[in-house]
Amino acid sequence: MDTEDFIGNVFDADCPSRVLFARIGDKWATLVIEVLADGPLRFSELRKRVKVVTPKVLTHTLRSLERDGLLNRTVYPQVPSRVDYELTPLGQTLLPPLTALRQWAENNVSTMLRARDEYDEEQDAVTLGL
Amino acid sequence: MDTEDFIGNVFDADCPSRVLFARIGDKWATLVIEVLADGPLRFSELRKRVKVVTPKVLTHTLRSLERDGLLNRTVYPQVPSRVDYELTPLGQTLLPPLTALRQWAENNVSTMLRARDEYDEEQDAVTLGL
DNA sequence: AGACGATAGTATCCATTAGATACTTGGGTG
DNA sequence: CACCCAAGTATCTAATGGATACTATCGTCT
Repeated sequence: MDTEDFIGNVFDADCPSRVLFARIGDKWATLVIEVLADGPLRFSELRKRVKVVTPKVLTHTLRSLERDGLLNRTVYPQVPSRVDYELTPLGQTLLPPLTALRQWAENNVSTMLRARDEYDEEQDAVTLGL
Repeated sequence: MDTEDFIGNVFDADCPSRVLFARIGDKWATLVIEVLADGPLRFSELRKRVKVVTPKVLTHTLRSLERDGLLNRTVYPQVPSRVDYELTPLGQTLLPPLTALRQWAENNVSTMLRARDEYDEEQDAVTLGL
């Protein structure tokens, strides 16, 4: 199999790698995983730390991460009720690559934002007919 | 500043790191960047390799990546027209962390999909009242 | 006993984004 | 003159995200 085929497979709609990019394409999922890096948190704590996410969307994100075996949901039958979310071993293995991405962000996002400003200024100039 | 504050900042809605997660939260953006790793491609080639993306969505993805300074768009005034897209140096620096993620996917997605199947079976059992 | 409070969600409605499909533009070729 | 390609744009609909309000449970307070 040559390089062309390999690339073709990796970016094919059926390729398993696509699953991962769909997974991190869930805007909140990556943030939830990173915020759980240091240990379990309950629902209300997650809401406080991952700002600003509505309960509906957070619930959906947590359920789908649970479904994919990346975190566990534990209900303690007490009042007021308490539910803990914590990374599974599989979920923890996602942390190093996500941390690498976050470090990239810390190093380069300002450059990216500057590029964005310049681009927008150019577009404004074009729109004004200059 | 203690750990709490640090975590609070990183996951704050105003934190620049959030920009990156919004960026890779664009489902197609990561795929486009990786597919451009080996050199420039024209629009129609991108469509073929990143399956299956509609032209509207691909155009939007490319424009926003250009805006963020991650790739350059070059128009060659010939017929039929030709437009090349290629990563900028900044865009290239994103490749190592993205490749790390893709390797994670290649190693772990099958485990994730298995967890997903099991979860769905459990849910079916619950729904059927077992 | 009845109101109140905390936690972990649902429910509802609206806005934004993604996707499918068809159309456009422009010049070269038969 | 009709047709072709490449690189999009336009239009309409489906899916997703977000704001806001509501519910369920049970213990505590008055």
